[in-house]
Amino acid sequence: MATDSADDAPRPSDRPRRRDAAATRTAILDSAVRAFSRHGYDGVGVREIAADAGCSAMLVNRYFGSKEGLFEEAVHAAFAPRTVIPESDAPLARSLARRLVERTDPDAETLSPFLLLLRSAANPRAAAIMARAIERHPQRALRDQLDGEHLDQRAMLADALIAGVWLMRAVLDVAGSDDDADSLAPYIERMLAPVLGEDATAAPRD
Amino acid sequence: MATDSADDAPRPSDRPRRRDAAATRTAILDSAVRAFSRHGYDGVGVREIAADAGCSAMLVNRYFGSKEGLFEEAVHAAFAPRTVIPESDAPLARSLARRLVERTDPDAETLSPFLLLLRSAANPRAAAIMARAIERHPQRALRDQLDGEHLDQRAMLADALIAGVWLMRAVLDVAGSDDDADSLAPYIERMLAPVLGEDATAAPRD
DNA sequence: GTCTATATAATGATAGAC
DNA sequence: GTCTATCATTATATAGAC
Repeated sequence: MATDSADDAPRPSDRPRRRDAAATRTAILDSAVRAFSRHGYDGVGVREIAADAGCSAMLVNRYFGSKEGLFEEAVHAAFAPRTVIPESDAPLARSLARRLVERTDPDAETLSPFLLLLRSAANPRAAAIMARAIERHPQRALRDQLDGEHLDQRAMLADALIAGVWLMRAVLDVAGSDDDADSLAPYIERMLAPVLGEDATAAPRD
Repeated sequence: MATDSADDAPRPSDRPRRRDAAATRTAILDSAVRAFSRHGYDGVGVREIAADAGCSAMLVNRYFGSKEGLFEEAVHAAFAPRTVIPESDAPLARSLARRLVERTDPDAETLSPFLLLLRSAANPRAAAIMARAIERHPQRALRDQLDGEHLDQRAMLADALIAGVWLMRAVLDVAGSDDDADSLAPYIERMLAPVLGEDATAAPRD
């Protein structure tokens, strides 16, 4: 069953439902992931999130308790999909580097949990929530594909480079980000190799 | 000449001066660098910055035009001191990695332009200001110590890793940041080598 | 199940006194 | 050269109507 069968005014496609709590909740969560990724935790209000979801701001607090509660769910929803997809033939560092360069193109307006992370890092409560989410999702997914020692550290360092590239290219668009993008992936691959590659199993000398 | 020679009440050491525009301006700027580094552009108000500088919020606008004007000066003041100090005997990647691990200790409460950067990245106007500051200061300083091709990209990638490590360790304190910190620097050194080291002159294969 | 209206608090910036 | 007092705006969260 859809909404009411024969009701009143023409409904804009932005607000296609009425009286469906679960759908409204999902719409708010989707809107929150988009908004937090684009503007960060402190950069967007619940009014705006609600408006984009086609409902009023009150429902945000009704369904998620508070803005912070909504943020926590949004963070986990954003990080949950696997971002590390191992390709069968290419080494992990190579496929990761290529994908990263593609997705962080300064003109692309991509959505990514790393954007949400970078743009919400200023808020201490948001930072605490995101630290847990990183440990649970991308760091763990990466860790599970590694062998050898210092798994947490190596996964953390790979994530650090990935976040840094998102920052420099997608968020800041600093020089060296745009032109000659094809030469970028091989460098990133070589930076990732010491922590991801097969020859990274042994602890580095020093 | 100092302030008035014989005036009135006992002055607390927090507010040691009166009627010295230049000193007040400097105090505001110092306070701004600290506050923006700790809380980010949107995370701190001009009232708080002014209070910490021992003056009223009005003077911030009087001397810097606006909060954004203050931020721009603060950013350049924060990035201007050289963070890359080449040591004579050690390779650049090694001294950089060691210094980075020391300074990003999660318990250290260090101040760094990278903290200011990470915590203000959510604001688009702040991001634009900081992108210019990065190009002008750390990226340029790094670039000047490199040889070979793709200087901008390689300096950008080194900065990306540095910023990412600051994020993971100092801002978020994710697992893998704290324990066994001595094993971290060698990995970072090996990640930096492909873009900083002498063998990075040639473009990587692919 | 969802709305409008409101309470309360904080923000950046400005006017005018001293 | 610096202050207090204030304006206009915005934020989260809540009360009560329908």
